[in-house]
Amino acid sequence: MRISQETDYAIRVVLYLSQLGYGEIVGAKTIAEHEAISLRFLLKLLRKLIKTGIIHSHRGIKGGYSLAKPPEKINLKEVIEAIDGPIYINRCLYEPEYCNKQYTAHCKAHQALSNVNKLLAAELERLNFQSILKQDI
Amino acid sequence: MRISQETDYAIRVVLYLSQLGYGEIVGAKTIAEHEAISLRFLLKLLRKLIKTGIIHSHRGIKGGYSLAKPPEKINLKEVIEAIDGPIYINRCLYEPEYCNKQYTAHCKAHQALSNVNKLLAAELERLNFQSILKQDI
DNA sequence: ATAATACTGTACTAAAAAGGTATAGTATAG
DNA sequence: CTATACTATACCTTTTTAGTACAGTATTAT
Repeated sequence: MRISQETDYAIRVVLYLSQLGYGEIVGAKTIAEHEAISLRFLLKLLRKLIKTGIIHSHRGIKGGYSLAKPPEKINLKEVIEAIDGPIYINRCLYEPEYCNKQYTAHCKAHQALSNVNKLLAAELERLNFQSILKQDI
Repeated sequence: MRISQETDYAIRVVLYLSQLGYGEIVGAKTIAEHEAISLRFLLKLLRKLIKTGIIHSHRGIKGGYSLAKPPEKINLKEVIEAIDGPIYINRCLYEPEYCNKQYTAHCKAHQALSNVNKLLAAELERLNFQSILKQDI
């Protein structure tokens, strides 16, 4: 019941880009150093964020990465899903063939988990990077 | 961000025992057949539920397993934690040495995730097996 | 008593997923 | 037209998860 290391990296990368501000371009090397992430691994991760429209890339000298939209328009759910795929706490909720009893829809356990899943997804969607930046800790 | 197959089994086992009723004893073989779980794997899983006080075991002929308390006193959180350990969506929340930036407490990303974690844990704790049984689907 | 049954405990193996690395290639600024 | 920095695919290693094997112990019926 946890996010992967890669997803954790992704959240921190988006948070870093949010701190720099919408539109600011920064190279992968700088991000890797600042967030203590292996460069190669980071590059792969960044491409997932590009594919889902969270960041933009800029090639050539002075190239790098920047947010594709303002921090308040980016929420935790989309960043997590960009890396890990859809949020579903129980595999059966998404891939019914994984249910060894083949009756997901009628299973009270799965029904209860489905409700928890909805609550979790809604909360992650509610949290945007502007509010995460602004929170005082 | 998902529960393991083993945890899914555990939830269904507790649900099955809840259906039979508090105190009812049933053998591992029967449970395995009813829930389509490998017997050996089930036996191992059942021992985790015993250790955490969710079920009781009875040895010898006519032995088996039964709920250690009424269904309304057993919640989803404790069953999940019996198998997977403490609920924490981000490893850093529980094992700070896993944070490659070594500043969990000051990290806004982790702070936000910590709040999500609390919400999730509270919801899982709220859901007991009596209510799961009674829900109409 | 004792045999059959059903749970206990540890150790092992296989498969899948996660994390990380390597290499060859492409677009762009200067 | 070259250095830079992103792109794409493929590979490898480690960790986790799922499942299996086997020797042992407690209990009940006979």
